[in-house]
Amino acid sequence: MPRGPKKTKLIRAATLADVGRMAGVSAMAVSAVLNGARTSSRIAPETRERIREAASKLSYRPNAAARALANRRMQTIGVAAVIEGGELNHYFLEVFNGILEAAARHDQNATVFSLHDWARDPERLHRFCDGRIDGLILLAPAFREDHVALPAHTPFVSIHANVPLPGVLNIESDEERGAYEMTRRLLGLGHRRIMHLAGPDGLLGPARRIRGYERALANQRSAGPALVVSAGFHASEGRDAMRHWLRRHGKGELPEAIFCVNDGVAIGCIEALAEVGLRVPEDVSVAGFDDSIAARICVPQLTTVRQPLRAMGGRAVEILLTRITQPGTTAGSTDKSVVFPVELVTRASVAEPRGAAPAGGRA
Amino acid sequence: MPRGPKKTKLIRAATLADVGRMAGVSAMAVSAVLNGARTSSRIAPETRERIREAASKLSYRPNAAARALANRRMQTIGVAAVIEGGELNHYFLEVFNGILEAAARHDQNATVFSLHDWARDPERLHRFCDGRIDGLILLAPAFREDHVALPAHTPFVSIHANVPLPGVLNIESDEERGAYEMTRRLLGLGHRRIMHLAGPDGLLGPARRIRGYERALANQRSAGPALVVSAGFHASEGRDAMRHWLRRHGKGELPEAIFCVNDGVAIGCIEALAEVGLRVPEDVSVAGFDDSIAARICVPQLTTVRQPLRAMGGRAVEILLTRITQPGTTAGSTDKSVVFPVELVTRASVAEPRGAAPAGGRA
DNA sequence: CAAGTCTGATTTAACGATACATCACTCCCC
DNA sequence: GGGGAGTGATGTATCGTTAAATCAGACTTG
Repeated sequence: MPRGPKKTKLIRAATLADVGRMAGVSAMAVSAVLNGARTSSRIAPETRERIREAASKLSYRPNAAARALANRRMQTIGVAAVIEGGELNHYFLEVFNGILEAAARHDQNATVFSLHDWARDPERLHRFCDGRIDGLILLAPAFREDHVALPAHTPFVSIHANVPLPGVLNIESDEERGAYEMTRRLLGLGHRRIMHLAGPDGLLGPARRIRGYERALANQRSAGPALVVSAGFHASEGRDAMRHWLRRHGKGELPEAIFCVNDGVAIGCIEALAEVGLRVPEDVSVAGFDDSIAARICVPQLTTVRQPLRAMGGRAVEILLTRITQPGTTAGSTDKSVVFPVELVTRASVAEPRGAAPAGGRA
Repeated sequence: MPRGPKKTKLIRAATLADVGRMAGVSAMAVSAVLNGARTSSRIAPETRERIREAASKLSYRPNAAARALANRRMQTIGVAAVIEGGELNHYFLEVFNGILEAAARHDQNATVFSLHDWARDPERLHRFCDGRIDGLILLAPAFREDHVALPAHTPFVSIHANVPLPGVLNIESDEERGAYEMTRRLLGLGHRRIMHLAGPDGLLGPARRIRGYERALANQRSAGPALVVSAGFHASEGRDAMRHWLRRHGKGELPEAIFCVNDGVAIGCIEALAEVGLRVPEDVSVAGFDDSIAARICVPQLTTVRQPLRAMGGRAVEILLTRITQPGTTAGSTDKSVVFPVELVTRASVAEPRGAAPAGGRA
């Protein structure tokens, strides 16, 4: 009795030639049947069957390396990202999931390059790219180097690039509009003094969020002055920035609402407020950005801005693939960037200001 | 003036032969200098220099596919995982980070295979494995199929396998001990009636946690009877299970402490308790498992069990690599499993039962 | 001074798959 | 019954790299 997978030849995986020998045909015929879809050559149905049978009997598997060498295509796209263990992980996972889904649809693989210690060994990124992947997606939120010596022979797109990458198509969300809408929402509820806990300096994304915030304030007469406080991307930085501010200014000058650069910072901010007995949203409204998992777990749940991260990841793959298959033509898009819309998510951390009337005490 | 990277030959990346031609030597000499470390062949320092210069002038990059074909090594390990967008992502990211770090140390790449729709197309996993990766790490927490037709020609280890995979080395943490220690901790604080909100049925990990819990109760006379309630892995399942229990039994039979199968379930559990006006830890102590990000974000912060996830991921890579380089020998470990210790993390969600003195100096 | 030892490189032959050109053969039709 | 068509397969070259064997000189040594 044949017991399924035989151990007869565990020595070496079967090749096309092996299958061909067994089926009494040449390796090319096997290739045509098993892998080739678009070859000109036709194989008789009966032979096809014989070949398929032999292949399954030998449990033949195509060798990706050999195929890649012959095709000049690895069927693999690379994802370079800073994969943090902290609050930012939601971002990576959502985008990455989008990438994986799209990649699977096109029968591509995805391999990940961690930019953690990029600065320590920039050469590694090149070793990663060259001849190993067909294209690269740079997932850039925490990536701030401006002089990335990018692989010249590898098609390339970025998502949420935080520094200008000349000549690179960037996939981004409309962060400015998100910040604008969120600020307008806060204004609409009656808040006047609205603070912005901002991200790291010198990055494109945080700058856009500041711009949206400032534009919304400028558009409304009744709004208080812009009040931008630098924090960072992490909860601890949000907490520290808020603590520091509270120590310097005291509760007297407290804004009615705080719009934070992301959910992590918002959570840190709420923590700092709680330390001095201030409650959210009763005493202060706090809004985040990103709609991370944390936004639904923390108390109170965060009003925030959602970006279509999965869709963005998927789009990156699509664009990359058209660029790979149709090089030369600036395929997929002639633009320098693709912008996705964002969406306000309303939860408990934002409410009307205390008392129905304008709080009045201006600074 | 030569302007750095020339565009002269964007047509095709330079090969060994190209470099050799430029340096006036053969391709093999170039290979020996640029890539070979252990070849028997020696090259004169002066020639070395000339070759290196030519290589950099042509910005030569080795072609991974060709090298892989010649070496029968892809320098790539595969990671198969269910990558959830939800609370379990922390798990994946920590392990994956450990994998990436270790892989980078050994100059290996990591490519990810999503098991999301594994059942819909089992063949995909094979296509992913064969001839594309040197070894596979199955990251298995949410993976429950028992009849994985695993690639016969690919070295293989699993992490936290939740079903027995015959003949596969499994890397696991001492979940039973973690559950045991946590339950003992609760008992030590004076709790008697302790409930366990358990994970999905039929999985190894959750079963171990139940065993640890039951063993701790059995070892202590004063302990109440074991009370195991099935929940799942997700916050929503924890919430629903607890809601359901509360509706059926009411607050009268409420346990003094609830040990949950993971942090997500603990968070859901706290939510359900809050809905009926019960506070944690004042009315009930709640403990989680995993020390996810959520455990530090939720209110109150969770007392939980930490597993050395990064280290486990790293270890998986090390074992896999020794198996790859020394096949035949059951290298790295002859055992069926490698067990990592766990660690209790004390936070606010667990306190002494109501009635006991409020403990001036905390533990 | 012939034979052996280093040194420094080259040749040759895979690795496994694919593209393109070619070839043998049957059939059909005028 | 010989010249296309049309089928169904095979040969050959190639992709870029590496391992093992080989080779040309210069230099030592008995």
